[in-house]
Amino acid sequence: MTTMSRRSSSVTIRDVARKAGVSVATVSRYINQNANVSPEVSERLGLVLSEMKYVPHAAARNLASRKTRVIGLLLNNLHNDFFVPLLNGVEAVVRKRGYNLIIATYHADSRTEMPPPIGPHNTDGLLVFSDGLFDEDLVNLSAIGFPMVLVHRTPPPDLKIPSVTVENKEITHKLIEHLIKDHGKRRILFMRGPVHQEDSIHREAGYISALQANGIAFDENLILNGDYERDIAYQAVSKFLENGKHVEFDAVFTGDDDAAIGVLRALHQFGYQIPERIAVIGFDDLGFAPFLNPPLTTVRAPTEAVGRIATERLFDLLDNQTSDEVTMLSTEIIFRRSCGCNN
Amino acid sequence: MTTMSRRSSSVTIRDVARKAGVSVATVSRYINQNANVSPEVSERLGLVLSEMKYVPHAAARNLASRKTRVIGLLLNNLHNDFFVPLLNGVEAVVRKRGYNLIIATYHADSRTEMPPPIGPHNTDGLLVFSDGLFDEDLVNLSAIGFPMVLVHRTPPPDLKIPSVTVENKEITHKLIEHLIKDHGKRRILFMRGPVHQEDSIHREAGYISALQANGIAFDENLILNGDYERDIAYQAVSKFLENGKHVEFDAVFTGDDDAAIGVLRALHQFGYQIPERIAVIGFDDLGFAPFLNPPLTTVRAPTEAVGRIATERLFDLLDNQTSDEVTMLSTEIIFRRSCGCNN
DNA sequence: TGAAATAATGTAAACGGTTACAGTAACCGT
DNA sequence: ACGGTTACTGTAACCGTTTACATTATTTCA
Repeated sequence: MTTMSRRSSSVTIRDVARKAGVSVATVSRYINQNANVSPEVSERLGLVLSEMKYVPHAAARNLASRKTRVIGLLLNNLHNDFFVPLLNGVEAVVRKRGYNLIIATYHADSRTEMPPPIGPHNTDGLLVFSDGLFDEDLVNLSAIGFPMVLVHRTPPPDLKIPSVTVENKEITHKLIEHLIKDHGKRRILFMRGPVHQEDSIHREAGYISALQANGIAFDENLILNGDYERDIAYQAVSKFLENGKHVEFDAVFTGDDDAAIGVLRALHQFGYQIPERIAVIGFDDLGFAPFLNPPLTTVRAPTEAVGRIATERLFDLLDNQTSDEVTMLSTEIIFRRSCGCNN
Repeated sequence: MTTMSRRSSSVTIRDVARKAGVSVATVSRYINQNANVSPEVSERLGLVLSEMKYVPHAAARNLASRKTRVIGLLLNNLHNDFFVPLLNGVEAVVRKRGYNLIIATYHADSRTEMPPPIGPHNTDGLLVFSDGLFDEDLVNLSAIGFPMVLVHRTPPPDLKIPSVTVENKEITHKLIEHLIKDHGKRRILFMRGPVHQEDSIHREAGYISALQANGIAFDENLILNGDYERDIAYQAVSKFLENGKHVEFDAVFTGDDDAAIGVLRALHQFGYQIPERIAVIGFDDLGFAPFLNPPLTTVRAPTEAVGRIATERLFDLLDNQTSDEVTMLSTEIIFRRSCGCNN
């Protein structure tokens, strides 16, 4: 019969120490392997530990060591298949290092003066995807030297935060030029992502520079907002088409593959032939892209690698304090049927 | 000039208390709103808190209160677009409750006698997806009354763990029967998911019962393993077809839409007409399904709702201790072109 | 051989919150 | 006027680890 008082039912380090006939410090050293423990004691502890099924209490450990062994991934939302490869890359590295991963969303709505749900108080470092955090928050965290890596976003002026992203502008330029030169398209609709999103901005820049380079006037009526979301893209295109007097167009560049799905649905419903009448191209080369109807011409972005590398950078920060500035992974056009090519 | 010793740089509840001229207990009560604090003090604290940008240290809080305010989601892997809607449902509820979400993978490989990365030591409750945890672990956790909800899996015998899943067998029976009766298919390949995965087992049961009900002999040569993964499914079908003497078949039921992508790629590469020569059907109705080539006939599974409901159940457990047994959400066939239907 | 370095262990003070317990002041009903 | 609530606040123990510091035994080597 034991007094339970406030004690939880689980085994503590003191229980282990008592049973093994050593001090708690020795048990701690054995577990963390950060100081010598004699072979005999080690062996004894090994047995006692597995016998008692001891698992260190994370909070106590975190409090004492001022480390959480958790890294956080901050996103604005999870509404895109794009996140599967990203999460995969992140999770693989996090697990390999024996850390845990918290994922959280944070966006304008939740910004009613709530602080971000994850940060120095519950993680050792943060992966910030795109607009997952506001500049102001970045400045604050940066000021206290909190380890962060930006993903698909470059740091605001004056902030030295490592960043991992992909090449957007040049590849988009090439892709649009392909539409113009090889398929004779001249009225190309551009479907933006979220307005301030960096990838979207660079893709738009590539789009515009390709038009200019080919003597085509920029027409702002050919810009739509798709927000990188299937449904929003679908709605946007539908509304555009419903208005019978919409401007003419012969191609659509959707900022990402997920939005491309919505665009395809809308175009199909209105009976347009793709790619004969309207060519469609995307970005990301998500797994389903080769199987869309028609197969989607798109840009292959190494998303899993982005996740992996960003996480490794973050651990570099945790280990060495050294940081590697901006990493831009290269991208590649994948020609399929939806642009008018035949394979 | 302050002595920093082991002190972290962040402001603690004691700093706040001192500045506001009250005790730490009062600050704690104000923050947690779990006891009366006079209006004057409240006002003062409100100011001081925002001025000092105080954020409670999670570990200290967890240690003292024996709550982590974190729930965990345990998966075997993240290799499927299926997880996007699931994560969405889970994350939405978790955030609404002001909790954090840890996601972790745990599978046979990592089982080299490592305990699961998340559990009672760092979460208040667990969502266990499919085979994210072994029966043995379920038994242990269940024995100490640790809050858990199973997702796409029912509890092992004798364990009372709430479970949220979808209807598999009947709907699969109907779907296969549709192939047989409406499209005259008789040699239907079934592509399994992971061998012991419950959905896969029930889908197989539905497949077999439909065959029996229609006087078609079960042929084990028509069973392939796809593991719910695009690439594995692709490899499996390719290898099957490469062997020139493979058994004849006129349809494929892939256990899920993601594997269906791999199947479609393989069939296309070998030049089969879909659905004229080979019909293909999937399961889940992922976002891309209507846009595959051809549009995929599949079963709509309310995956986001599964995530949402499972998480709500888990919070019920944390709140009331009451649990709702097995919840099975209904599913529905979505007829598209890949089975031979025309719309 | 003796001093110094090294190895193995223990003691106890943090870490930053929560909360049981106790105390004081104001209020209430008779 | 007085005992009994009620509202608010403070003191200090406690949550389960890590780790600085102290201690002792053992090895190394001039």
